[in-house]
Formats: sequence, C-alpha cells, structure tokens
Amino acid sequence: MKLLILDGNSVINRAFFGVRPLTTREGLYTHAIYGFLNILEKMEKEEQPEAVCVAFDLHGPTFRHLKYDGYKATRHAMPEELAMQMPVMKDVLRAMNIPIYECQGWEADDVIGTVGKICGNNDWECVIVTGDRDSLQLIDEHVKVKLVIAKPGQTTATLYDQAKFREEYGFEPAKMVDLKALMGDSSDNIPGVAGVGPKTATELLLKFGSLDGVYENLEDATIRPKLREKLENGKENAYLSYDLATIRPDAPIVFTPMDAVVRPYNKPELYSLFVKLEFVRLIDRYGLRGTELEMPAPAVEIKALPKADALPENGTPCAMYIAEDQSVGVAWAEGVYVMTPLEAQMAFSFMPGSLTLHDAKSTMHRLDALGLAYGQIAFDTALAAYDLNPSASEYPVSKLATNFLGISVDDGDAGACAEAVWHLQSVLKGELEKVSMTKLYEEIELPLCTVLYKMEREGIAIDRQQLEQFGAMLKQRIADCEKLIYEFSEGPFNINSTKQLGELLFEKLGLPPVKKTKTGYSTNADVLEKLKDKHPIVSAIMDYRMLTKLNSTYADGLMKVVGQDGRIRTTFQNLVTATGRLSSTEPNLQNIPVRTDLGAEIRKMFVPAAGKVLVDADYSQIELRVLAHIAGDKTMCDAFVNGMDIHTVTASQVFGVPAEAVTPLQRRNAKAVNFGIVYGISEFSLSEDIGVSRYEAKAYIDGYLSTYHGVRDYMKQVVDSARAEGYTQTMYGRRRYIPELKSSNFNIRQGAERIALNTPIQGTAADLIKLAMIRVDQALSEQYPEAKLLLQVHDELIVECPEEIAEEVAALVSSRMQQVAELNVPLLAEAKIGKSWFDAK
DNA sequence: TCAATCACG
DNA sequence: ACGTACGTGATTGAG
Repeated sequence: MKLLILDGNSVINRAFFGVRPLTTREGLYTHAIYGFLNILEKMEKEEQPEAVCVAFDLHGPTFRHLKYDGYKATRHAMPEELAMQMPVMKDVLRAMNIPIYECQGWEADDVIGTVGKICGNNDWECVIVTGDRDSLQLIDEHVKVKLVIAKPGQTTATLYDQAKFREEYGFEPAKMVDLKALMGDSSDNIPGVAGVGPKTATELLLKFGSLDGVYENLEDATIRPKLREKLENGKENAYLSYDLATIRPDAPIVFTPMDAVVRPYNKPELYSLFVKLEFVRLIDRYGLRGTELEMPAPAVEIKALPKADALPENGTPCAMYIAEDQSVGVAWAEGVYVMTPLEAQMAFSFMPGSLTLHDAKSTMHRLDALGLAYGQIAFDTALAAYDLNPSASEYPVSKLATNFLGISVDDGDAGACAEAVWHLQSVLKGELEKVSMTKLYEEIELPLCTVLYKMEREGIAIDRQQLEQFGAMLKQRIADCEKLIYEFSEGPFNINSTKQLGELLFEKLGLPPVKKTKTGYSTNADVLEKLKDKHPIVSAIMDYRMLTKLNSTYADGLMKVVGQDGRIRTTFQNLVTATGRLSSTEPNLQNIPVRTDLGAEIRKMFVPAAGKVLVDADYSQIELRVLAHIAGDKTMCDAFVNGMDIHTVTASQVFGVPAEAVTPLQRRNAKAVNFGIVYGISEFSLSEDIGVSRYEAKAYIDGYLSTYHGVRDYMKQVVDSARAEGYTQTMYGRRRYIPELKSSNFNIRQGAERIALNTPIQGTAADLIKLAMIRVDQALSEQYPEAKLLLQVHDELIVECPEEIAEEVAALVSSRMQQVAELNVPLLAEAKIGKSWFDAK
C-alpha cells in the first residue's frame, strides 16, 4: 500500500513561480492552484497511490526555530498574489476529500516526517512530493521523495529512494542533516559553517562520515590549516544548524494511513469552486459536468428548452450556433432544433427573425457558406463577453455558460450551445447594463461587426505579377548578402539562428556584447546599430535581416494567401485586444511595411480593381489629441485648436526656444517625448530611444510635465482611480481590469501603472475610429454604393471606389472621420487618392 | 511550445 | 537593487 503526501507550501510555491500568472475577472489569482492541481494529478498518475494527503505550514513561530532569532529575520513574506490563493487551495483540497494536515508550532516538514514514520510502522510505503531537498533526509526503506521542478509548460519530478540518493550524494540520506550543518542553506536561513560550501562539506562527510566525525578528526593531516580554522570558528553554528536542519518526526498529529485513503470528490463543491476559479477545462477533466444540477441556487432562472422536431416559423427571434462539424443549432423561446450540415444546406426557405449569435462576424461567413439566410443581428454573446472583460484569452460558449449561467455545455454540441446562447443574451445584456456599457455595445461594437464582415468579404486586390518579381529580386539580393556574410565569417552558418549569430559576433569575432537576453547574447537591430562601425559584417547582417523579413513575411507570405480572384482577405479580430483595438490575421494587413523605402515597395502591390482607385484617409495625431482632450490640458488643446504642429510646440516649450527656431533634432526628440508620455515613460527608456544621457532625458520629461500641467495631473489621477476601482476606462466606457496594480512585485506594478495610463488613450482612439467606420460605411452605402471600405489600420481607413467619384468619396470619408465626435480639440483626417496603397498614402 | 526578432500604429 | 514605453501578428530556430 502506498501513501502520497504533498508538502503543500513547497509545491504551491513551485507552482506559483512556475506557471504564468492567471487571474479571474474579479482579480483573484489562480495560477498557483492550477499548477498545484496539475502536479497532484501527474504524481497520482505516476505513483498510483492508495492514499493521498497534504501537509501545510501554519503561520507563527515553530518549535524547531524558536531558539534561533536569526531564523525569521530574512524569511520573506509570501507575496500577496500567492497568499490570496492559499485559502481557496485548501477549499479545493477539501472538496476533493483530500485530508490536510497542519500543526501549530510545527513545520510541514515535521508533519511529513511524522506521517512517514507512521506509514513505516504500519508497513505502508510513503512518497513525499516536495520541491525542497530538505526532505531527502527522511528517505529510508519505506519513505521515498519525489522532487518537483515546475517549469512553464512542463513539470518534472525525480524519485529519490535510498539507492538513488546514495548514487548522487555518496552517503546515507540521514546524513543530509550533517551536510546542511556544514554548508548551511540560505533559503532556509540555516547558517552552516562560514566559508564552507557544498563541495567542501561533501568532501568532509565522505571522509569522516558525520558532523561529529569531522569535529573528532579536526587534527587530521588532510585538513588544511585554513579550513581547520573555519571549522573551529564555526563549530557553534554547525551544531545549531544541525538542530535547525533536523526534521522531527514526532509532531502531535492524529493519523493513520487509512484516514487518507482516496475517496470520491465532493462534486458539487468542486464544481462550484472551479466555476469561481474559471477553470472551465478542468470541469471536464475531473468529470464534473452535470453535477451543477445538484447546486442549491443557480445563478439565474434557466428553463431548459424542449427539443423541437422542426424549425420555428419564419420571423421567429432565434439564437443560432454553428459547431465545428458545421451542424447548426437553433434555439428560440419554445424549443431547440439541430440541423445536420446537409440539412442546413437544404433549409434555404428558413428565415429567422432577429438573430442572436456567438461571434457574429465569423458566424455570418459560415451562414453564407451554408447558404442560410438571416436578417438583423440582435446580439453577439461573444462580443458582449469581450466587452465585459477584454483581457480573457477566449470566449467559448462553454466558458460563458459556466460563468454566467452556472451550467456546463460542450462546445461541440450545437443544440446545447444554441440554447446557452439564447439564455446568455438576457444575462449578458444585464451585465452590460450594470457596468454602463450598453451604449458602447449597441452603438459601436455590435454594428461594427457587420461592417467588418463586409470588409473581410470584399478583400483587397494584389498585383500578383509585381509581387512575384519583387520576391525574385529579394531572393537574389539575399543570396548575394549571404555570400558576403560567409566571407566575413569564414564559413557558412545559419544567419537566422540568433544563437549561432551571437557566437560568431561575440566569440569568434570578439565584438563587445551590448545586451543579453534570457538565453544568451542579444543581436537585435538596436545592438547591431551600435556595432555597425566595428565590423563590416554587421551592416551585411542588418541588410540580410531586412531582406529576409520582406521576403518571407511579405513577398512569399502574401503570395500564399491570394485568392482565386487576385484579392487578399484578412480576418479582423474584434475579440482579441485588451484595449479595444482591432487586430488582423491570416494575413496581418495592419503591419504592411512603410518605414523603409524598400519595404514601402510592398504597398505598391496593393491595388484597386480595374477602373477604380484607393482612397486612404488617416487621422493626424489621434492619440495625442485624445490625451489633450481627456487630460483637459489647456496648453496642448490650444496647440491643436490653433492647428500647430504638436511636436514643434513641445520642442519649443521643452527646449525654451521660439517655434521657428526649433531644429529638426529638437523636434525629433520632442516627438519621442510625446510618444513616451502616451506609453507611460521612464527616463531610462527615453534616453535609450533618442540616444541622450539619462540626465538629459529626465530634463526633457520634467520640462514636458511643467509645460503640460493637465497631462501631469491626469497621469497621477488616472492611475489612482484605476487602483481604487480595479479598472481603467475609455471615453466611451470600455473597461480594462488591471489586477496587477496591486501586485507586490515592483516591476509588475509599474507595468500595470503604464497600462492604466495608456489604455484610456489607445482605447478611446480605438472607439473613435470604430465609430467612424460605422458612419463611413453607412454614408458610403447610402450615397456611393460602389465605394467599399476595405481596411482599417488603427488610425487609417482604406476605401476602394470608381475613379470618377474618388474626390467626393475622399471628402466624405474624411469629413465623417472628423465629425465622429466633438472633443475639445479638432479631429483632423486627411484623405488621399492613388492607384496603389503606396500612392494613396 | 517558447523565445527572439521585426513589421505596423 | 533592479529593470525599463503601449498595443498587436508572423516567421524562424531550438528544446
């Protein structure tokens, strides 16, 4: 018979630092619990124990350490993000019917030792799971230790029994205490003998067998005088350490192995805890689906819909859900019906009334593919969930059903999902109302779905022949570049491998390393820029990087996704970013090159259809204008109202010169300061960015803030309010929760403050252009139905229209963009016309 | 699957 | 004492 005992504090600690942080919508951190459960599951699988239990430390002084004052001194407090998980972790274990042992005045180690001893006495095998090597001293013929190493992605554990321990250390497990007495353990504040580390300590033990043995043989000739002196001076500490390191297997606990025999979970309890923790996937993994029916009080009154044997009458308000296998679920007030993909294709005469969908934009594409008709989209449950918390990574129906309905649903079940979506609509509407987001949702987010859907369907034309030629030219230049690099490197290597490149530059060629990354030398563009005068290979590598990027991501990359009709269709992601921006994937058309001449060539390949032109309209300085407005900064607003160039004005203020006297360099630096402010600046980063001393950078920032008082006050106020409320919001009420503002980690907290500062600015700009897209789309379809909105690139809209109406369309687009909102500053949008994206920019 | 890099606003 | 600007997505190499 085998018992598994986990060192609770040690394992949860490893999990906390080994799993990337995760929080629920309310800001409860959950990753340590998640990691703990993963480790527990893995250990159970590997060891197949009959019994399982967990030991925890209790707060307060422990018996073993009372005699040593230094013990507590540097023992760091548990981070708040972990501390808040402890009680919940114990609740989860209780719901799993796994006994918890803790003992006032005794450490978890002592409790574990005691349990191990009792196991031995009862002829049970005991396996201790821990991340600390301390427990290795407990190994005997009955007790083994599983040492856990938690890394993101994978957790490994090594089993130590007597043989394995002896093989690694060369002595008996019980002598672990003697080893610690000599070498100490800083993490546990065991002093040891000063000047004696693991190597010397092991050597001494192998020679003399024990701590006593060492001190009995101090005069031995093989001990050098220096070491002898250290040992003499450290004798008191050594024996004190021996006491501190000794685990006492006689904690006063009531225990027999039978107490910990594995029992079934308390499923409803565990289910509701997992719901609280938003562990949606674990609900399935632990077989908890369905148990919620036993829950005392469901979150809302949900009446299960009866299975119907036919579709409802045309015009009935419905929820529709298309599953992975293309089967279509339809739910309405009186029932649920599921169509097979084939059946759905035959159902062309079905015309639902107002529709509720989950991810309306992608569902519309799929309804099209099935040939199903639909009218007005009344609600999008995924979009509502995104607005309620834009930081979640995904919004599957299963997750929303758990969180908002308290029921569990399988994402592959079209009927169950349609039914859940039907019920979710009213709940989510209520949630949006509670947080005052109804207007944002109804007037911006939902109407935008249809606009984006049309843009995705339209696509943009590409000149395939030109793109092909450009790619061939790049490939030629890459080959030349490669040859040149290999001449300098005296032999071929993989230039794309940063590892190999780093070794070449900083070892073989002896260039000075500028910066390092987690894994080695940094070789990024900043570093290469600094090294380019030191060796001719550097600029060849910079060229190579630029050319290969253009070739693989753009020339080859775009060629792969051109449709039969010569048009490229991106997907605009409207459920992804934390700030409310869109993103673009497969391909990403929001990062087409423009900053270098060669890169900008790519934009010449984006062309209008025959007889048409592209109209490109972009907002001027939208984020700074938003900042001026939100912060209510008089100086900055005035500058915009008077149509001044904002970077020049900033330069003139910061450097104390008249606007006419601002040099190009001063303007460039002021521009960097303006950007920095929007991102939540630090003097260090600013100095790095513009290549001045930190001292100078600080002077710029100080000069900035003493000019723009409104901005200075805003920066403080917005962070304070985010800390108090737990979220920041945009002008249109879009929220982003930022639990990290309360982190105990300085860097994380500072990062969170920058996010709190930046999100209202970036997010408001995103709200504005989304609203502008709706207005532009509406105006175009009414006045110029042949003109089509094609792309959005954050502050830029691209429209395709017949050449004859280009001027009018350009005027219409820019005026709709400018009139989208009345701020304290004018919004400026400039539209240009061209025969390619390049020409129109 | 992650890290590094680089393309965009 | 330490790390260092906001938001994205695609490609590549390496474990």
